[in-house]
Amino acid sequence: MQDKRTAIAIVDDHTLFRKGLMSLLAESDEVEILFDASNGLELKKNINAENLPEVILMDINMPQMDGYAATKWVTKTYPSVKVLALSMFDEDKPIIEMLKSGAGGYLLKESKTTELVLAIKTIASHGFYMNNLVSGKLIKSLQDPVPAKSEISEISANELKFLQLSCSELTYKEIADKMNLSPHTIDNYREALFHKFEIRSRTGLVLFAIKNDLIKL
Amino acid sequence: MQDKRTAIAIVDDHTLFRKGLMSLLAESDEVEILFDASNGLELKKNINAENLPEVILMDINMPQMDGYAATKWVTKTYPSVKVLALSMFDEDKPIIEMLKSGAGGYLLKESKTTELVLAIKTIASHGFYMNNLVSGKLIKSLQDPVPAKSEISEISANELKFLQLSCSELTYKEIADKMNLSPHTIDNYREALFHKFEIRSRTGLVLFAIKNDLIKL
DNA sequence: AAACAACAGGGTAAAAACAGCTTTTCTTAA
DNA sequence: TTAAGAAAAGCTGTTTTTACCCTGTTGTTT
Repeated sequence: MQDKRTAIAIVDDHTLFRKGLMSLLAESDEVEILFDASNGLELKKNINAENLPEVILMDINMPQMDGYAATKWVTKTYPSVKVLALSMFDEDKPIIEMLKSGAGGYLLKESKTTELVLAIKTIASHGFYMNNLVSGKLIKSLQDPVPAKSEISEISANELKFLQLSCSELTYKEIADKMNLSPHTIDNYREALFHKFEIRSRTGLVLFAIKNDLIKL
Repeated sequence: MQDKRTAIAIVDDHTLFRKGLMSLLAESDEVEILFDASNGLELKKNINAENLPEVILMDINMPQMDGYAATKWVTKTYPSVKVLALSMFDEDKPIIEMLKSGAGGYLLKESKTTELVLAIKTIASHGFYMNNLVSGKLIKSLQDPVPAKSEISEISANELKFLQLSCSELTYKEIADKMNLSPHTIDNYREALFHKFEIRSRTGLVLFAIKNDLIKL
């Protein structure tokens, strides 16, 4: 396992983190950093089929092209490249989403250096890195067979706009004015959303929008 | 300015970031890292009056004792120590809060290494480091003379419970039942909150609770 | 005794929730 | 090209909930 360094790339929008990690890993003789990028788009530009990294350390929240999209793209375009997600969040959603997107492992930024190096080596040789975080969420996602919950994508453009305007102290009548629509049409949107997402009140509408990140506070 | 290295400490709960930053700054001959800590509590343990850092790089979100509390404590206990806030967020609230807590500057984690070193040197010699982020927010906070907004602490225990229950699809009548009170009493709470915080609808109540972190999603 | 806060009541008008039905507009497939 | 169907927009109602007003009781503080 010690015959050569593992070639990696780092994708993270926080320059200080990225450069810090590069400096840290440069000290190790286990890995070799080919390049770094501040988001998925930059990764697409910098990655080179002639000199592919074995493992990419991938952040999730990034401008322009985030970790989910970047992981999907890279695992599809270069199937030999493994992705190790590196994030601050230990919540279910990002972990499961990153694994679904094609990541072979998930590590928290609060991990120790030794664990990071171990994860890189493991993922390079076996294709995945299993830790408590990942195995726990995997089991959970198996037990919880994706509630078949109505998808947010089932919302039309107008319904979305209505939903966003509902998260204010405007009355439905005022919302109708703002959207240049009849109050009755607004009422149709309201009912459609109520049925689709099992909501019974305007308060429920607001809560739904917030939980699904459909509005910004 | 080159007669000696600037002594610093790093406080951040993400080990990989912290260690990475240490490795990065170790390459520079401008700074010397005395110690690091993963949160405010650890900082309190590790800091030593005999060998104080000149500048502390301080994260905001940390377990046990966050950046606000840690900055307040350290600037009060050791007035000679300067704090440079280091965060991912470029929003108003954390910036202004950290400056109020005693930080002499605020830098984003997406900054470049050179800017970090410059900020450390500047804050060590002048006590503060001014960049567009900081100056802009400072001006804004001056123009916006803290809206004299009614304090959240003016909420009674029952009003708070009512407010939290309002963030659901329960009707006021059902909330009254849950709290073993008359619907009229609930109506009094509602009116009191409406007047105190200039709210005109139940939706406003929900939005207020969320913005002020009075409920957990 | 006055002032205050918490609780409780009646009444009213507006807004929200719910139901059922018609018209317009846009696909799409015969 | 048009007939059929679906989706979006619109309308008429009714009931329930919310928002707002003012009054009154009780118990505590000053």
